[in-house]
Amino acid sequence: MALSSSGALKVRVNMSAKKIPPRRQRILNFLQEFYADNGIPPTVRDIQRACEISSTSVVDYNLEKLREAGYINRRQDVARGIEILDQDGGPISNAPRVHIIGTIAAGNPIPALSTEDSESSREFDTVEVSPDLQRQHGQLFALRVNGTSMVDALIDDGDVVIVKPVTNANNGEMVVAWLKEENEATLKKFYLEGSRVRLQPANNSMAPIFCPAENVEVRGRVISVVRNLD
Amino acid sequence: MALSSSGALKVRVNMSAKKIPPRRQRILNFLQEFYADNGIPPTVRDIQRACEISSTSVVDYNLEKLREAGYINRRQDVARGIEILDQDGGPISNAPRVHIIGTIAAGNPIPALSTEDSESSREFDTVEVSPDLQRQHGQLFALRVNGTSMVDALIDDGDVVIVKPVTNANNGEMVVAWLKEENEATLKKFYLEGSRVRLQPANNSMAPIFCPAENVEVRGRVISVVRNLD
DNA sequence: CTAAATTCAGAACAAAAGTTTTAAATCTTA
DNA sequence: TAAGATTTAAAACTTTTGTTCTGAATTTAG
Repeated sequence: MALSSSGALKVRVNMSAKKIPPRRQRILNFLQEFYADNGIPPTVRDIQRACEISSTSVVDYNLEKLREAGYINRRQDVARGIEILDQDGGPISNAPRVHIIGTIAAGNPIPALSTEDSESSREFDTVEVSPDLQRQHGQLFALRVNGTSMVDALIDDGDVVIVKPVTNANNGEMVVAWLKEENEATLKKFYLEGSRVRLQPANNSMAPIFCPAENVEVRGRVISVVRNLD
Repeated sequence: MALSSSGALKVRVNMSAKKIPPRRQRILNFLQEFYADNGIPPTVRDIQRACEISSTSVVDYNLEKLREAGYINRRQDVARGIEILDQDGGPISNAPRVHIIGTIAAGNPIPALSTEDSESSREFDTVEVSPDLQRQHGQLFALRVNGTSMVDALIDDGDVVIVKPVTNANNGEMVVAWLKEENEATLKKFYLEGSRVRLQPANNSMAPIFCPAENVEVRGRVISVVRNLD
């Protein structure tokens, strides 16, 4: 059986914590980052180094405060025993997350993707994706589909599409296309035919859109679609 | 912004390893299980205990062999430094996985879900899901959609649906329904109306199916749909 | 069957990492 | 400002945990 790859996962809503001291916040951020990067939690001394703290006891103190506040668990006498919790108190996964940089809807512009992907992480909702996905495609972003204008691509209101940011597409690939003239974003299968572009709905029974190549701007290739019916 | 939950992830194909000694295989299985359960890799002594091995040196020896064979990485002098690799050499995530117990297609029976979900894990392809998803819904299973018979539910050929095994549904929920008379499985929105059931395609522009309640067997509720376009 | 390779055992060692203690510095607040 | 709470510091201690060493048992190959 062939090995297809990747979809996406739990949508996490950004909820910047209230009134947590800056050093403690830095520790918490480091915990998340370190775990996502390495698949294991950091040691007290890892934290000490990374957060430039003078003593392990200070780290211990702040970890204890974080535990009391429900941000983490600590397994007694266990190396790398910190368990990072999400807002519901559940353990966190180390699967990578991509930012949901906005919504895509007929008639609305597509949000620009900021090239600065560094530490400005905590401003977006995110979607969990497979490690392989990110390994294969590198940086990704996601868009939440607003409205039913994409039903011809079998994409419903509320679906989240995971997109690789590219400006060129191969024929047959599903792309995020920007129609300059119409001022409209759409998700369609892309076919370059001479000097014109055919944008074919995934549902082949529906009619394609034809337009001159100059009028089409490819913003990304759709890697995966996720629908939650909860 | 509302918090929707969960989708699914990378499809992993079952590939039972070839010719790896039983004890070593047991260690490897334990590594995966322990990491999935605890979010941290086990220590050498955890392995020793769980696999009933007499000495830590034996564990060390076998871990070294597993490393040579490319199953794991070992971070030197790092507590819990074992990194479990997948078949492509990438690090593995600790997100839970649900079994893809078969395919769903018009005219085909739905595979029965075995109640023995214990250690017979390595017989199915799996899909990564969010920890929250499993926390919220408990045991889940997945079906791969075969054919385009579900396009009216905006579900394409090859999509994977993640399903909670239930026998009763509330109105409006998307269910895996088994039509006894027609001998057919389908994914539709469920509405009980008196003694009959209305099965409504997700795409509301399409006509519903009506049938007597006795003819409809609810097999599960669809939690999430994942499409990979790779 | 014998020799070589592989695997297993037991023990001890050394480094990593969690924890504790005491005290100073800083921030709050009445 | 002064008392109290919070936070930071330094150092030492203990346990956990990775690693190594030597030799025995077992399996494999010729």
